[in-house]
Amino acid sequence: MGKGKQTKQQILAKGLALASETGLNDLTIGMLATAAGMSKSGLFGHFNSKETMQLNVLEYASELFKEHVILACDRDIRGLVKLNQLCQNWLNWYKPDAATCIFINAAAEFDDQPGALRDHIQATLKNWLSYLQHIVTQAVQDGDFAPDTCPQQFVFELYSLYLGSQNLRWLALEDDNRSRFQAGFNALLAKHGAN
Amino acid sequence: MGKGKQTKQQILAKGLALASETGLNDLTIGMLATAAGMSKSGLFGHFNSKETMQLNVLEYASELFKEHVILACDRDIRGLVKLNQLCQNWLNWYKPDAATCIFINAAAEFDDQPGALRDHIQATLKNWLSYLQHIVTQAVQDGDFAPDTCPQQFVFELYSLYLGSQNLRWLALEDDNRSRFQAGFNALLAKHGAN
DNA sequence: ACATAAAACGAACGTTCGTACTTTTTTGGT
DNA sequence: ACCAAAAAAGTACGAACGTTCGTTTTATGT
Repeated sequence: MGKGKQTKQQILAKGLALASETGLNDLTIGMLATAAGMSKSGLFGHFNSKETMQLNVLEYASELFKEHVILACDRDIRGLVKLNQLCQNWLNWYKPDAATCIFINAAAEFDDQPGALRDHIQATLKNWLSYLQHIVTQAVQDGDFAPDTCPQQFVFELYSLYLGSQNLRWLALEDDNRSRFQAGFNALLAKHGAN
Repeated sequence: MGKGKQTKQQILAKGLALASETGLNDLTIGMLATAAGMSKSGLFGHFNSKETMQLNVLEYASELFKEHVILACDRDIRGLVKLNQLCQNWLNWYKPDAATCIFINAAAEFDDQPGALRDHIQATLKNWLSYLQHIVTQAVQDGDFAPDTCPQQFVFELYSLYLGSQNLRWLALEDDNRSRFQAGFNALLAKHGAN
């Protein structure tokens, strides 16, 4: 890997960290350059626009997500077992404490401004939710869940719980919002007859 | 009502409409002035800072919320019946189609930047969730819900469903995300033994 | 109706941001 | 060790923003 790609990776890692705290919109070229220990124009040269810089940060996040959530599951599992592992990984896919999920954050930021960023976020989320629906469908087929389970409604409620855990964190309403998610998740499983 | 207060109300109404589409942060003084049909400095004189302008928009939204959600309920009802009405009003408290709930939106925008705005949003949300918990507690006392119902967990899941309905709207994943909320809400009620 | 205060305006400021252009430094292959 | 290419730095510009100031218009009370 040449020097260029190398520093670019460092930049993206810093960028993801910063964007997870302050949001993707407030990830300014100047501050990212400072955080990366280089000049504004030096960093700019790697992307040639702020938008592609933000896109690259999102793609970098997607790689990490796939690695830590999807590929981190045990091989040859499916259905309910897989769903359990996926959700566990989902909650912990990005470590820093103060960080909120960049996809959720970015979705809220760009849902009303059309463009490449919005399209990318939309596609990423759609893809993830479709994947979850696929796993739930598996679980129904395998008899893990009741036959009348609606995968779309199931994933909607699951996704909602994730949103709740992300959203309530900063509210400091709960000592541990993660356990709230777990309780909701368990109830969701029980409701559909998981053993 | 003097001329000042009058135009100020118009400004705030416009401000809430715009902020519900583009977010409270992107509610610029210049564009709000243009939307209100007046000059930048003329509008500025009403608030003397962008932050208090934003705060006033939030307070205006709070008034509307209280009026359309809380005070719009039938008198002398409580527990499950009241919860039903509250949630119905909650989903429809602000009409415009493309609009997302300003409190949810603002929470996502300001959760990471300390200040008067963040504090206000936090207090507003805390207050609303506490109120919901109070109603749920009533429902348990009245025998509407099973005695082992945890109001905090209940409200967490309810709030999550609301977040889900708001968040999935723009994704265009669902034809009608409102029915997803309804289905989740009904399941939540059934889970706790509502008749 | 007139005087006083409130409301609105227009122009300008300092700052921040993204971007373009030019120059210097560093890298990597021969 | 040299040289072309890549990477980084430095400087500058235009636009947008929040804010200030002085002035002009509009409203209000007597």
